[in-house]
Amino acid sequence: MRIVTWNVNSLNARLGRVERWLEAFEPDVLCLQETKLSDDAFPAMAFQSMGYETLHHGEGRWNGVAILSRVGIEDPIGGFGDDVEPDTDARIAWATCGGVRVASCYVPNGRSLDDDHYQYKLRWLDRLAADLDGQCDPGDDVVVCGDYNIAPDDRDVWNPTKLEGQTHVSQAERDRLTALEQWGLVDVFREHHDDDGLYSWWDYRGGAFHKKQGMRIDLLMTTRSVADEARLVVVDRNERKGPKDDPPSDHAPVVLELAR
DNA sequence: ATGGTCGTTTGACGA
Repeated sequence: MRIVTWNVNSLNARLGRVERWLEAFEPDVLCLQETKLSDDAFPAMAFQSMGYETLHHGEGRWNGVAILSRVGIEDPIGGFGDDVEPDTDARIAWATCGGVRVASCYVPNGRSLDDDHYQYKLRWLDRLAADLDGQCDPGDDVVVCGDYNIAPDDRDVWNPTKLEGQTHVSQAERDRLTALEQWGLVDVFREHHDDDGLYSWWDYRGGAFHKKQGMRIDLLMTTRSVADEARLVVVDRNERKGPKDDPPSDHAPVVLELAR
């Protein structure tokens, strides 16, 4: 079973690439972030014809998350599953796919540490932890994946010194990630790779990809039972390449293959 | 060299 997370930075702009990628890699579950579509505009038929059921939660111009599954979609939720007032942004969707409770998350960017958006990011992560605890047990098969906009440690950024005092690497954000780990989630990519320099996102500007200047901010956080079944966890960095007339997302897909 | 590019859009703004 293959479960994948990919921030596509507009599904309209990326649909051809996503379809070709699905053909080539045949994931069972594909979690998308930043579709930038309303639910009406989501191309459900295109994916259905390839054998995928879909769940999309979007608002239009910004954000938007989706789950594509060829192993079923049960108990779908667009947004948080708690009964608190709806989030202002479309940043999370839940579904059970082939017995695994899956969340596709687009964590707020934060912009800068003195920005209100950073406080929203921290609150959002607290709400994610509470929502997870409300729906799931650490003994369940759970994958909370997506664009976390957090680099878990200094191995996950190309220049830790340069990024000091910025969002994505601050202690408060990393503490939120630690809280998820204390609940029972595992950064499954890190269980399989110790090296630094293994990124999932590279800025479009300044040739960052070719200079190997990126961050690992797209994470598959799984419960122990799922992590123990992991055969392979890889970033498909080839997908970050491409010509100007068929441009890549600034994020690459992160693939988890389970022995089931 | 202190910017640099995309995608939303047609003027900035977000990442």
